[in-house]
Parts: sequence; structure tokens; C-alpha cells
Amino acid sequence: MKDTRGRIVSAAAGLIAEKGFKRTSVDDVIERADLSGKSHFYHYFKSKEELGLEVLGRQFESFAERGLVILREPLIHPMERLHLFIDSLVALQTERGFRVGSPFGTLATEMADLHEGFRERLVQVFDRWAAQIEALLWEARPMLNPDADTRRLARFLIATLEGALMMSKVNRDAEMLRAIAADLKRFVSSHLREGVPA
Amino acid sequence: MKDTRGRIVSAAAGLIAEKGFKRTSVDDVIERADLSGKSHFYHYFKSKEELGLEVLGRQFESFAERGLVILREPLIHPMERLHLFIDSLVALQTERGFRVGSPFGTLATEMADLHEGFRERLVQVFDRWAAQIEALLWEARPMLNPDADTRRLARFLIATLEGALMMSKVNRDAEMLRAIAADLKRFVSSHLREGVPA
DNA sequence: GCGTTTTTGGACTGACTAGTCCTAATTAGG
DNA sequence: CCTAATTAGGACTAGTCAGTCCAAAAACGC
Repeated sequence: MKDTRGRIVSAAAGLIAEKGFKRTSVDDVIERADLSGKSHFYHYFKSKEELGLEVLGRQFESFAERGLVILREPLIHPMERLHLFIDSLVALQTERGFRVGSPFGTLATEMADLHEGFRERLVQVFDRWAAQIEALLWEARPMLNPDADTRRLARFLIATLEGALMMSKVNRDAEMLRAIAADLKRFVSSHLREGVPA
Repeated sequence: MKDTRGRIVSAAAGLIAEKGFKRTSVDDVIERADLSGKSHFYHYFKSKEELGLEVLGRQFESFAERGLVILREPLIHPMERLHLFIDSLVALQTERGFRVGSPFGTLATEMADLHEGFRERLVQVFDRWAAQIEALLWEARPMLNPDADTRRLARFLIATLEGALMMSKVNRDAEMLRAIAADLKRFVSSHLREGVPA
């Protein structure tokens, strides 16, 4: 159970989150993952690109497990779950000192036009994320206005969150991020049917 | 009026918008701007970094002139102006085939941790942008709910727009962008006082 | 023990990077 | 016409990068 491959992916994930894909060199990864040299790395990955795709995949898996899991928590009220999820993103970004933009935002902007494979993968990632939120909203459908478009709403939520995280990376301002998060919650609430407790 | 310096900035702006700052090499700029060589470039800029800052500044100036100018149009109703502004961003992104993320979003994510000077400049850029929107909202204040926080609202708008543009770059989906833009307008409208025409 | 997988270590290629230096031709402007 | 700004062209430094190749030690599985 040495899991060298996993160690490489973890090291790369950290570096990419900090510096971006392009600026993360294979040598950086080798150092961080404590490998003996280039050959050691290329024993596990045939290219840096392959590593990038793997990181992207793994990144989403862990996000799906640790982050999105809140969205599926069956015992908590759907809307409450959404609030918790938003809060967890804010907390994560605050913890990390606003150095990271979003789990995928950083990757998205630079990788999208770097390689078509990356872009397609990112589309999938955002789609799955949106699907999770949509499922939650669907669950809360009885409480929503009948004209509420859950698919649209889900994508709106993600866009705002991504934008807010990106801006907080530039501003390094916790207050702004919290304010946007709060407004976002209010926005979702505004789609609630009147008379139904949020 | 040869304005070589301006030609360099334009060339660099285009390249940076497409590929990002780091991946835009000085040689790329030299080729695009049709310069004779390195010395020609360094006759006008002492470093690539100086060029980056200039592009960032110029980028905002042109955005302020061509884009933000709608926000100040005195003859049009404030809310209508905001709608026109949002539409213009959507149109711009559609025109460009979703290759660019946002006027600053791309620059933001990669430049923010590249150099402290870049980050500070970006903070200014976003602040000025937010100030413009806030001024518009302030103008529309009599129509807004008394509890509406114009500053917060302005930053929320920008975050959502940035996020939407970023996602449209990944998705290359015009429909999604339009949907988010429409929802965003509705969001602003929800802050309007009842009984007052939007 | 034996074969396979993994690890180690380093040399090396070829391409690209920002930036410097030097010289000379060309083009304005006053 | 003369001077200064601009353009031209190229050589060069010193660094980074991804990726290849080779050979041998070490660890592991059976």
C-alpha cells in the first residue's frame, strides 16, 4: 500500500490549486511527491497532460464526496442543506486564505483553451455539480414556486458561487464573500412559495 | 502617428485574452505586433510585467469607455441601463465565440497570485466597476426597497456575471449565459419597491 | 529463489523563456 | 542638414520546461 500514484496525484493537486496547471512543473511534482526522478514519475504517467486529467477527475471525486455529500443528506431539510453547502464553500475558501479560487474555477479558465480534453472534462464536472443541486431543488419542489426552473436555478447558483470565489481570491476579502453568499441564499428563498416555511 | 506602443498593447491584449498572461510570450507579442525584434519591444517596455500592467489598465479604460458608458447614460432609465449593460456583456461573449472568459476574469485568476502588483491593480479594477454599478443603483434608489444595500447588490451582480462568463467559456453555451443573465435581471428587480414600474 | 514491479540516479535532447547587448540602417522633427 | 527617436537584425546568456533513454539497485509476489 505505498500508493505512489496517489501520492503523485495529491502532490499535483495541491500544486495546481496553488499555482495553476501550466505553472506546475513535473519537477515540482516530483519534489513534492518525494520521487526519485523523472523516470519515477513517467513510470506512472505517460505525460503531464494525463496527470492533469487524473487530478481533475480526482478533484471532483473528493469534492463530490466531501463537499457535495451535504446536498444529499436525507435527514436535513433541502433548503437547509443548500445553505450548509454554501457555507462550507465559504468556510473552505476562508480557511485557505483565499489563495484558491474555486475547486474548479482556476482549472477551468486556464485549462479550457489549453486542451479540448480538459474542456470536455470540465463541462462534465460542472454538469454533475449542477445535477446535484438540481436534484436537491427538485426534492424541495413542493416548496418552490411552480414556475421555478430548477435547472436554471442550479446553474445560476453555481455561476454566482464561482464568481464570488474568484473575486474573493482577488480581494482577499472574507466579508464580501459572506455577503454574496447570504444574498444568494436570499435569492433562492425568493423562489419559495409564499406561506411555506423556508 | 505610428503608435507602435499602442500596437504592442493591442496585440498583447488580444493574446492575453486568448491564452492568458503567462502563456503569452514576448515573442508572440513581437510577431503579432509586427515588430522587428526583441530590441524593438524592449525599446518601449522595460519588462513583460510592465506590459502586463499596461494591458490591464488599458483593458479597463476601454471597458470603462465602451462597456460601462451604458451605465451612465443619463437619458435612459437606470434599471433599463443595467439591463442593457448585462445584455452587452452577453453579446460580447457570444460574438467572441466564448473564447474569452470576462474582461478581467481570466487575468484575475492567474495574475492575482503571480505578482502582488497585479492583484492590487485588479482590486482597483473591480472596485471601480462596482462603484459604477453602485452609482447607478443609487440613482435608482427611490425605486428600490429601503433596505436594499446598493454596495452589496453591485458586488453580487459582478460576481454572478463573472461566474457566468467563466462558465460559458467552459460550456460554450449561449443559452446558459442568457438564462443566467435573465435571472440576474429578475434578481435585481426583486429589490424593487412594489408598485413602482421596473 | 525468481521474475516482475518499483525505485533510484543521472545524463541528455530539443524547445521555449525573458531579457541583454551591440551595431547599423532608417525615419522624423526642428 | 543635423540630431534624436525609431526600426532593424541578430547573437547571446542563462534559465526552465517536458519528455527520453539507459542501467542498475531494491522490493515484492509467488
